Amino acid sequence: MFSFSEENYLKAIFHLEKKYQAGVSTNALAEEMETKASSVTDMIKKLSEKELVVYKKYQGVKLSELGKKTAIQVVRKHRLWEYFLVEKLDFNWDEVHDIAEQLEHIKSEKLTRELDKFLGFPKRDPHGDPIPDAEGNFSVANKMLLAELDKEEKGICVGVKDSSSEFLRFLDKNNISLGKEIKVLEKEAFDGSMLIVIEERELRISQLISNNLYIKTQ
Amino acid sequence: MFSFSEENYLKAIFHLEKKYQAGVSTNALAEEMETKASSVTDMIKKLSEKELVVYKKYQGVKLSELGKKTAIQVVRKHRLWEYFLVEKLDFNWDEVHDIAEQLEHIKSEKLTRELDKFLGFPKRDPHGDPIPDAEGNFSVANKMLLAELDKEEKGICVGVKDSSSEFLRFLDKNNISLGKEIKVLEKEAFDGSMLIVIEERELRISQLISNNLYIKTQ
DNA sequence: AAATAAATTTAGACAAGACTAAAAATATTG
DNA sequence: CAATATTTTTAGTCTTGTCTAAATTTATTT
Repeated sequence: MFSFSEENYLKAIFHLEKKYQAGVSTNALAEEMETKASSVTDMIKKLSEKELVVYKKYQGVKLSELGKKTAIQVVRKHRLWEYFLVEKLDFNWDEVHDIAEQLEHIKSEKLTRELDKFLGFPKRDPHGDPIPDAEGNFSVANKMLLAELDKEEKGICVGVKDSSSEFLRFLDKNNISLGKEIKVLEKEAFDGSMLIVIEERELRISQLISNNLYIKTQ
Repeated sequence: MFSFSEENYLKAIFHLEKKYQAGVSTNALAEEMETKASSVTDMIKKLSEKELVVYKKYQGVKLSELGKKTAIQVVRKHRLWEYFLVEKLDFNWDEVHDIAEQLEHIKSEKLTRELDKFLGFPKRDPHGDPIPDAEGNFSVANKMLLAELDKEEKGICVGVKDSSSEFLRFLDKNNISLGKEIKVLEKEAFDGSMLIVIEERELRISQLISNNLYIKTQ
């Protein structure tokens, strides 16, 4: 079994890998964990010795298969508990994160399975994030608005919110269609516009557009 | 807020105080916590500095008001979670202890209150032990058979299981009646008989007797 | 009441996980 | 491509909670 701290690092790396496929940097991890880079280096070494991550000095870190499996179980528990708190205990969806941060470390496979069953095997947590099953499989995609993506994140175009012919015509004209991968290069805080890359072409789109385009991640 | 370890020590002292009203010895605590006496001394000093316990060297330890309040909240959470696991997640009553040992340390007053409400404010956990309310009050007594008491424990006589006139006549003859305090001095493993003290008189009773006399503790 | 036994505390060490300050490696820039 | 800046790692320290071994205090015997 792994410590709370180890599990938190694995979870953080899991989330950051979406943004940094090439490897998660020490500094990025330090910021995510709200700790110092030297502490991160220390912990990465320990995780590396336990074969939870693949690590080469100065080259960033990636999860091993075991590390990924472990991280997904923590994410699963976190999201199941959030669902429990909102659906059964009448919490608001914005109050549950800190409590789920504690509950996600409870060690009992049977508890997780029984909780999942009790909740009716929910597919998404109260924030809309997908809940993996006991085998670690995400049965639903992490569908979200393009506007919600951060810089450097990417996803596959899966639908539109505004289905007016004007909007669809705009998409057509710019060669944006279902199934294509979109990566966010820059986000302009001032007006919410973003610079994206689709099929190797760069394109700047307004917030009105990104707010009406569904993409899936993971 | 207190650490898991601190909370576990407080809980152990709380339980041992029933047996050792004069003060819980270092060795008794070490045995209960499955650790070494020197570790116990170290921790007691820390708890004493935080005014959770009253401690004089070589004299054993007692909970302060704050310590008792904290210990009762941990016991409350432990028993509520046990109830949840058995009643909602279909665990057997003998499987829940280890998981409740983890869940009892989750820090959120609101969670505890909402869980209590969700469960319908249960008064006893699956083992029959009373669950204190949010203010730390035990609304039901810890009723049990005299035979279940350990050496040095005591309780108040509150009822009989066998209500035959033969049994009642026996009790009458030995001056055992409702409301009187009974303390166990010795228990004989061989035949289950015990030496008790009631109104300053010592009395040896067979297991047949102790198995039919209800007492309450706390 | 002195001698022995048992319980308790002290002293010093260790592992986990974090920190600061300094050194080393990598990136960036003129 | 050398100089500077940034990132990352190392070295040494600290806290929490634990341990062993030794010293001290209290309890029990003869």
